[in-house]
Amino acid sequence: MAVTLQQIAERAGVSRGTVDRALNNRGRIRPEVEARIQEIAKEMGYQPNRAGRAMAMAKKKLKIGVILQSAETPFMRDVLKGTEIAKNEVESLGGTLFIHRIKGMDAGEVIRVMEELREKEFNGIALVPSDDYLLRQTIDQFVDEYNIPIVTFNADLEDTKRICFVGQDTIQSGRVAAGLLGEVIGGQGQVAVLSGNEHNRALKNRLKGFQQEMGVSFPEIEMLETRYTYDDNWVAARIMEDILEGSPEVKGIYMTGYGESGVCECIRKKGKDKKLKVVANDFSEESIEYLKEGLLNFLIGQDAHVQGYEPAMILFRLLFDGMKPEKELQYTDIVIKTKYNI
Amino acid sequence: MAVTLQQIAERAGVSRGTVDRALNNRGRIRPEVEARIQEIAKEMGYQPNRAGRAMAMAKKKLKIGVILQSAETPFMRDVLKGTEIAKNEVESLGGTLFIHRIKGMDAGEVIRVMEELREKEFNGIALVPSDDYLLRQTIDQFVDEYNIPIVTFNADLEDTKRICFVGQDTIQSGRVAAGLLGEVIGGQGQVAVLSGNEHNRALKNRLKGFQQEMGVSFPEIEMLETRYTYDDNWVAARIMEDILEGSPEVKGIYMTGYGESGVCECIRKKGKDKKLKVVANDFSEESIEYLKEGLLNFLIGQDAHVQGYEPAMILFRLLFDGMKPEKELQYTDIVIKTKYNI
DNA sequence: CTGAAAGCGCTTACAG
DNA sequence: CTGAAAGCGCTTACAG
Repeated sequence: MAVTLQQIAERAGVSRGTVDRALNNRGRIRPEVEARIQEIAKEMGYQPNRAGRAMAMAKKKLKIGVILQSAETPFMRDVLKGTEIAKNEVESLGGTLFIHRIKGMDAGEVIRVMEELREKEFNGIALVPSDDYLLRQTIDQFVDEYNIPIVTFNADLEDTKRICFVGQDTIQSGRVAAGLLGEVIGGQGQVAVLSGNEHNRALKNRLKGFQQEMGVSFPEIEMLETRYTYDDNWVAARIMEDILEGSPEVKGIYMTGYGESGVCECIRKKGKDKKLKVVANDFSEESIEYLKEGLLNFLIGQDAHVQGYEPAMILFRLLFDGMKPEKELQYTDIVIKTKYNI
Repeated sequence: MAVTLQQIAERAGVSRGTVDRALNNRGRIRPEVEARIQEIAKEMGYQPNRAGRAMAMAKKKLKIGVILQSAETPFMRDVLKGTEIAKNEVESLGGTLFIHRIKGMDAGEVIRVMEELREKEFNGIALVPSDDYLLRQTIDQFVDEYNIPIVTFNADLEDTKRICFVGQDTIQSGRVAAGLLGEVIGGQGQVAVLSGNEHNRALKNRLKGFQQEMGVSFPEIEMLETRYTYDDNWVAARIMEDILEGSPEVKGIYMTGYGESGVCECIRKKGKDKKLKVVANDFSEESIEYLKEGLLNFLIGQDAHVQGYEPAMILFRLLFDGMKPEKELQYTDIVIKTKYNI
């Protein structure tokens, strides 16, 4: 039978309200009394009852907002499922969780929605940021001025006052790719990297991690010059043709971004499907199909569920239980999928 | 603002108690009234408030027991962490979660603890079974006679009345191993399988999945005769020596069970560490060390956290919310780890 | 078959 | 600085 406030109150010879003040640092209490009560509570192993707290808080209506960008992509749809579960949990405990989906990337819209949520007195916001000066400012303003905690997820904005970030360690993701590709082509020969574009920080990091690890673990592997697909299948296919023409002996391909179907169809057309090993990112239906067919050998992914679920729950635990996030950077697992464990 | 029982009661012109009866099929209610209330609730989008329910149920004290076997192993210690989190959650909602750890495998002790929990009026039990006739009977008896739901985890007992199983799809695990090893040795040459023992069902399944997939995807790979380590490092090392002597060209090793350090140290001694690719199971500190050093190339694991957390929560959701488990077989993710994503 | 009331553990005005 | 009381949404005897 768990210890209750009432039991502590009896033991301390005070009222429930006083115990509450002592245990939750609400002030308006004599320091000696506070200390004594805290000690008794500790001794009795008091653990607050969430249900009781939830009931009492139900009057205040905790409101959490979640803002997704690129909500139309398959990955974000999986993220969204995690968020829906968080929504269920929050709402079954009497809170409100509002989800705003933005198609594509649009920092301006993120800011507009943030303002809207602030007017509606939301208590915390989780968002997928983009690298935008005004958005950085807005995040800092929300945290400092309005006292509304912000959590970033999927992508981070370093050097802002967001309380934490949930997402992939993109450098490590590149390293994992290098390890797999290096092993599977036997530690020698040529590999080509097709990156999505030059400016996206996550893709740059993947590239960096990949290059670093290749240098360290597979010094005999020759890396061709990095090419950019702009996440476009047509462009990716042309680049792939070009690579196969100029370097017919290439043994491995690493794609940091999109364009898988362009690459895979080109490989199929040229009949290189058995010889070329390809490592790509993220689990879309399409890329999973190529994985099953064997045109892609490995997919490296992020735990979409955690990315959707945790940011909202971190805010909930903070606002509801006063529990601070453990770490500023909460990296999700780097998941390796083959055709056998999808 | 979420809909409450009170609001439905007002709309229907009845009392809260009546709404409760209608929505939770408690009987003692006129069918027409019941139907009408259910309709109104649906229309208003009623979702029960967990906190309210938890508070009201607090009087009844829901008690859930979790029985672990082989609790001393590193894997089970990770499982236990998941169970501890479930314990926290259950207890913060006013329930009780009792954990019993058994060292090694002991079906008799499992049964004794089950009886004890029954006497103490526990409402549900999650357990790691072993293949034992009496245990099978006891599980069926608990479910049928005593009406105490049982969940198996880590290992399953098929054809019993346990409401569900949480754990690895062991055949699939073997397939994943085959896919990795086949790829990494380039689809040809010899591979050897070192299994833990002949009788453990999980290990047998891994072997089966491995052999099947090798046959289908890598017909050019030659499989040496399966050897048994009895999960013993010394035996494993001797077998490994023997294999290297008899088949010096062997390119890959798959271990279904324990004995990694025996195998790895033998490989190191013989200087084969760069040439031989090794796939093993489960994440112990030791095996992770070998992975980092490159003596093991891949570890295939089970999601220990889910295995510890879900069984207890499945029972809690069943007993507390009346929510039945979705599937009878809840397979955990098959996790692939390399030195880069541990 | 139905309603009124108590109570689960907590927080929060309010009164002192 | 402290206490008494109301109320959050639900379930459950109890009375009718």
